[in-house]
Parts: sequence; C-alpha cells; structure tokens
Amino acid sequence: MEYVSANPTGPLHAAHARGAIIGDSLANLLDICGYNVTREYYINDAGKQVEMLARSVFTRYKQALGDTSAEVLEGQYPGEYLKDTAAKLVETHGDTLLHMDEAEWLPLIRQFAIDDMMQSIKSDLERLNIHMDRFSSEHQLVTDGAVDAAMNTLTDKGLIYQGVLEKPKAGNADEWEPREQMLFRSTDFGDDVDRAVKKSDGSWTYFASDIAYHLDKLNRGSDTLINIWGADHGGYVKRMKSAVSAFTGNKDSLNIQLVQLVKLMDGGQQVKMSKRAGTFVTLSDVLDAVGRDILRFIMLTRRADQTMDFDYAEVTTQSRENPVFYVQYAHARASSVLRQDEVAQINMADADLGLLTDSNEMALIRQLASFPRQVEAAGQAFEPHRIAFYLMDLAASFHGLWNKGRDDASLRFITDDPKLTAARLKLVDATAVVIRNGFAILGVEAIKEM
RNA sequence: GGCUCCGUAGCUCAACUGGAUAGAGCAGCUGACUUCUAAUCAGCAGGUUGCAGGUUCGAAUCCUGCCGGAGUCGCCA
Repeated sequence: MEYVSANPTGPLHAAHARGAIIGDSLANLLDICGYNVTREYYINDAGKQVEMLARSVFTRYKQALGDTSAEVLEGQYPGEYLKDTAAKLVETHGDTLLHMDEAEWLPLIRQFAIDDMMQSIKSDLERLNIHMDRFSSEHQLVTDGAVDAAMNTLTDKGLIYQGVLEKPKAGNADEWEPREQMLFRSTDFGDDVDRAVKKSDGSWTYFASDIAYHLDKLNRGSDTLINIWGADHGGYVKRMKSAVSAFTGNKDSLNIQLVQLVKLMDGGQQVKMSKRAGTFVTLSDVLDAVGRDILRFIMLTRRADQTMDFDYAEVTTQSRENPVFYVQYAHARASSVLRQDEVAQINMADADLGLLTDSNEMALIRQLASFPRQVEAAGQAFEPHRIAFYLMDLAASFHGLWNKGRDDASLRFITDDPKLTAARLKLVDATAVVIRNGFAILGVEAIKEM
C-alpha cells in the first residue's frame, strides 16, 4: 500500500493529513483482516520540481551569506522554511558552493534539500503515529535503470510507439501544437488516449518512472497494489491501471482509492494556499494545536469520497466537543469501573453471562458481537471510517447503560451480588477491549482516565 | 465540452454494498449530578434523501436525463 507520498518540496500541510490518516488506518484495517501489508512512501525526488527546490534553496543560501541581490524568482518555492534548509547548508558547506558551477551545486543542493524535507516529513509522520515500512525513491529508479527496463518490457510487448496525440478538448489549450513523442498504448487497456512516457528533453516523464515503481512493487512479490491518492489525481487512475494491467494481465491488480480534497478554512474563511506568499497551515501546526488523536478521528469521521472543510479555528477551539472524546470517555469510564476496590474480589473468568438479561445489556452485547463482522466489512469496502462510526455507536450504548445504572441502582455494574457483578464486569471489560481494538485500527490512543 | 466524485434535518455528517418506520452530533426546547467519572444520559421538535423518469416484491443506494457544487483534461509530480 502506497500513501502520503507528498512531494519533498516542503513540509506536510494540513490537507496532506487526510490521505495519510485514511491510508494508514486502512493499512491497519487490512492488516487485522489478515493481509500482509507493506506500507510505502514514494518519494518524487526526480524531475523539475526538485530542481526548482534546489534553485530555491540556493537563493536562500546566497541570502544567508549576505548576498542582498539574491531574490526568490518566479516559479521558485518562496516558503520561509527553506531559510532553515539554507542555514543548515551554510553550516555544512560554508560558502564553498558559491564558487561552483550550477552543474556542480545543483545535484548537491538538491539531495541536501530533499533529505532535509524528508526528515521533516518523517518527523510529522512519526507524530501522526504513521510508520512506513519503506521509502522508495523515484530518482533511484531512474539511475538504477529500472525505468529503462520497464519501458523495454513494454516495448517488447509492442505497447510503446512514436506517435502524435490529438489536441485535448480543454478550452484553454491554445498553445497546443502537434508533436511526435514516445507513447504508451494505454488505450489497449481502457484509457481514453495513449500517454507520453518521454519528455522532449529526452528524460522520462513522471508516468514512466511511476510505471517502473509499480513494476518494482509487483516484482517484490505483491499481488495487490493499493494506492491512496488525492482526488486531484483522479484523471491519472486509468493510465496507471492500464500500465499495471500490461504487466499482470489483470486490471484488478491495482486498487486506487481516491481521497477527496480538503478545503482549509480558518474561522469560516478559506485559507489560500498561496505559492507566491508561501503561506499554508502546516501539519505540524495542527498537531501542536489539537494533537494526534483528535486529528486522526476527525479525518476518519467522514467517507473518503466526501469533500471536507477543515476549519483550523473551529477544530482548535471546539476540541472538547470532538467525538473522539466521546469514545475515549466511554473507555475511561469502563476502566474506572474496573479500577474500583470491590472488583479485586470478583472472579470475572467464571462469570455466568446468562445473568445479563436487561435489554440495554443485550443491545450492548449484540453490538460487541458484531465487531468482527464490522471490521471485515470495513476491510472489504476499504472504508476505515466505518470503524470510527461503529465506535461512536458502541460508546453511545455504553454511556446509555451507565446512565441506566444512575437512574436505577439495580442496573449498576457493581452490585451486592458477586455473580451478577462478575457478569456485568465482564461486559464492561469486553467493551473496553473492543474500544481498544477499534482505536488500534484508527491509530488513536485509548486512555484510562479523563 | 469529456471524465471522476459529491448533493440526505437549519448546520456537519452516517446509513453494515438493494431491505422493515432514513439515523447521530451541533444549534433550539424540557428534564436528570450526595452516585461505578455529567467530556454523560432521557425526552421534544426537525426529512418529498437536488429534480424527473426507469429497473425491482422493495431504491438514499442500481440505470438514464437534467440542475447545482468540487476535481481534472499533451512531456508538473
């Protein structure tokens, strides 16, 4: 399973969190369903974007060394965070890079900047409780010849040719002119048009290296590839599935889950993620403000194919009303019951569960019993959000039962009757166990006291 | 214009892959803390599931066409 895979040109921002959290929870879910899951991050560290990153850092580097004429140029990344990267660059290399030709400093700074960005990204993932099994490098696929090999394989299959594409239908394609280019015959596998694999400067397109990456995953023994992508990559699905089909002969070998975009808001106003101004809400900021559990739960309390407004002000100020607390409170309450002095005298192991006859108790038992089926269904549907909603329902039943005991003392968990108490404590314990297991899928912590 | 996704209570969202009277939270109203934790609970009110057809014993769910919103549309990743 591949998820996050944010470009290493800046820190993770708040919108990245959604795909990261949904992907990670889905990985947990499939893992618990019995699949052998490998979690991967694909680093897009080749091509123009990281070249521009290097140039941007070089500008900041010159500024850091007192060059007042150095300006962030059009197209460069203007974010303040690159000043930190530049400062580290000065620390490591002094002013030696100033005297190099671009051909010399660019690859050096590029790798330095990518490493720095990835360090920041990995740190944020760590805070999100996301642990990747593998980071795959696009750059390495290119230099290793894996891309050439993949293209040769496709060529042998007769799926690569030189051709000219038709003008796209989009209204703003004014500058279009026909060009002959190296194309992959993706229309053989259901795509709308064939797709370019080589740029006019002779280097591979992103699609070409992505093909090599997917072939690499297949070669490592995965029979099912799962990608979590932002909805803005939706137009890319057909060609990627086409490429994988070309290798496996099976169009279902690649499963792509699209996560709809997050609209960042702050107090009802949309936050413009301005490239020019370099302004955005970083994931780190959000985690500072609300913490991992709240963020993860928020991202999991709506379906992936539903767009979402993430209001920074609302989330940070109303954090007490966040539904994650509702479930955590149920777990804390259950834990509290099991902490009572009387409980030490009770032998839960031999509890006679036939003593649980109240309709509210029965309802809770049925819900607990349905947990494995809920997990299985959520796994089959690739919908981790169902676990979050299940837990909220479960917590509601437990809170309800708790308050029954408040109104009617005979329904309290701890009673004068040791046998009845044992049965009820077992129910309480089971509830806590299921909440913990559910939280484990969501990557949320179950706390014992609130 | 093509393709993908969405449209459910005033607001934010569910609905176990086509099942029974479409459910929660927030907002509003009425109640419950000397108690195993009130970050909780009980109740009231709130709906022609965007619109119109179709398939089916049965549709929020599947099909077609509209309306509205989001995304995307030749070598940026």
